[in-house]
Order: sequence, then structure tokens, then C-alpha cells
Amino acid sequence: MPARAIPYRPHNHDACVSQALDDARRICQRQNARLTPIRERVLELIWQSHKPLGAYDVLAELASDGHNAAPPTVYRALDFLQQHGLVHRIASLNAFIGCTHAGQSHTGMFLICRACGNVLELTAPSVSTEVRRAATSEGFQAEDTTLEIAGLCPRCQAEPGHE
Amino acid sequence: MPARAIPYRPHNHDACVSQALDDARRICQRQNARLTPIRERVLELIWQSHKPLGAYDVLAELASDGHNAAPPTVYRALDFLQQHGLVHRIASLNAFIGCTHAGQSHTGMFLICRACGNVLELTAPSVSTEVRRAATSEGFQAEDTTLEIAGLCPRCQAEPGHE
DNA sequence: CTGAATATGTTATAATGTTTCAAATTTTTT
DNA sequence: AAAAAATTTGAAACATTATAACATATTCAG
Repeated sequence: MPARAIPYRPHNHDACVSQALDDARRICQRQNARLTPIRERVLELIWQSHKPLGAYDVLAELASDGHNAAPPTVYRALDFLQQHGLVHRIASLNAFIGCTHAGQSHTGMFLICRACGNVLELTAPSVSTEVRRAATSEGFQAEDTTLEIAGLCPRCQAEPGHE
Repeated sequence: MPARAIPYRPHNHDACVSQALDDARRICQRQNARLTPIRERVLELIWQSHKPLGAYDVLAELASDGHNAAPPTVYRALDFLQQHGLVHRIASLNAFIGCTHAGQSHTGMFLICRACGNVLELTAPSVSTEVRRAATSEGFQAEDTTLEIAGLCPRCQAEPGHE
């Protein structure tokens, strides 16, 4: 497996997913957090897509599992997963995506392709540094950064129309 | 008037608002865009708060004007104002705020105080540069950046509880 | 085992945003 | 100025996203 998977390049995504689940189990164990079946299933569903999944998309998937869940079930699971750094919420899309840097302390930055919908998460220390500098130079104490870049991924620049 | 108003410092905000409206009229004229009464009123309402206003907050204000508007009226006005760079949408809050750099080409960056709710818009060229670099180094063509920092403004760090 | 804490189920509802089509207004053209 | 075209607004219904409140079940700690 490469150091970092690139969503818009073909790769064995099942491996990504199962690795993410393994990581999650390990992380939760370390933090004494309970990765219950529902939470794990929600994480799995989110990971199975490189495109962010809305809460109601997750809900629909659960329904097709035969699990007749209500919205709070999903939102609770998502809250849990967010709090433990296993998924990120993309504010500009009202959707969620698996964190590719789970366990590492990081400030995510998301490249969102408006054509194919895929999202790449980056950690760009130089960006974080500049953001922090800009904030502190205004006397502002930064706690949480939302950084989402919409545009075109390399693949969609070349040949538009990918889904 | 100082070069840049600081929301969490006292200042003559009425002057801010009327200047913003003057600017808006000028900008729209230059762009052959129609700043109709509704649009202007929505802009005014948004400017009267340093805190971002939700679409339904605007709707409520219009209602107390006696203007019985429906949601699409507000959303259309907000779309117009956004398209002409007069307001920004804060994705992490589902809310809108007057643009303090209207007319200037810029990439906004928002410092959002979680205690008092005030928002300061900055343009930090060094941040924009680093963001662009990070994106292009992934072959990504950036079009639109959402950059929102939640935290504590100077005033709320010192004495909490401001509204 | 028992009580406390945590997690889930369930119903209802709130908050945010859009679709659609009709009517009015403004602009452009004739 | 009148007609045609484009733009803006009105209005009703609906879609999507998210939360509140309370009951039940499960897990954990002593």
C-alpha cells in the first residue's frame, strides 16, 4: 500500500476500508472508547466512498442493511466518530468523510472536486502555520480550522465528466 | 474611521453600515447589477450585525418590517449579494455576513469567536499563497476556498461572556 | 448483583434550503 | 410609445439536514 492513497486514482479500496477499520479499532481501544457495531458500520459505510456521504445517505445504507435506524442514531454515531478523529465533516457539503490521518494530530485540509465529487484530505503544515500566524496576529486564539478548497481534481481537468 | 473596523471593539457601526451600502450601490452600478430594494434591505440587515445572520433571521427581520417574504426571496437576495461579492456565507454556521472587502478581489478568511459570535474577516495573502501551493502541488485546480477559524477573540479571552 | 453510566430506540419537530410556476416589473427592441 | 424579452418577485409546496425529549437497553464498576 502506498504511503497515501489518492482517491481519484484506482486502488484497492477494500484494503483502504479494512485498514481504516483496523486503525479505528486500535485507536478506540487506546482511548477506551467503544466502537460499537453501529458506529463501526457507519464508519465502514463512510469509508466505502471517497465522496463525502450525507447523514441521510448513511441512513439509507443502514436501511438497506435491514437496520431501521432513525436520524439520531446516525448523527450520534457521526458525532462519536468525529470526536475520536475518525471522520471529518465537510461543512460546505454537509457531509462526512473518513479521516485519512486518524490517530495523528492534524488539521485537515480538503480538496473537493466539483466535477467528480471526490475529496482528498491533506495536511499542509505550511498552511496551518500561516493560518495560525494570521489568527494570532489579530490576537485571536484559534481552536478549530475549517479549510475546504473546491475546484477540479487532476483527472477532471483532463477529461471531464467522471463520476 | 480607522483603516479597518474591528467588530469586537466599539465603533460607530451605523457609519459602517451606511458606508457598506454606499459601496454596494457603487459596485452594483459599475457592474450593471440591480441593487433592488429587497436586496439592499437584506444587505443592510446583514450589515447591522457583526454576527453572521441566518437566512431565517433575515426573514424574521423582514417580517417585522411588515414585509411578508417567503424563504426564496431571502435566498435569492443572498445569492445575488454573494455573487457580487457583497456578503459571504459562513459554511460552518449556515449564516451570512457583510463583506468588508467588497470590490477588492480577495479570498476571505474568517475568525469566528465561539463565545461572542462576532466574526472578523481577514485577507491573509500568505495564507492564500500557501493554500494555493498546497493545492497545485497535488495537481488540483483551486477555485473557491472556505477558510473559517473558530476560537476566542481577544475580548473573550480576557473577559468571557460577551454577547 | 446492583447502581451508575453509557448507548440506542422512537417519536416528533426544528432549522435550513430548493423546486416550481405564476405574476409583476424592468429593459430592450421595434 | 407599444410589444417583446429578460429579469425580478410572489407564493405554495416540498426537500434536506439536524436536534430535542424521553424511554429502553446495554455495559461497566464496585
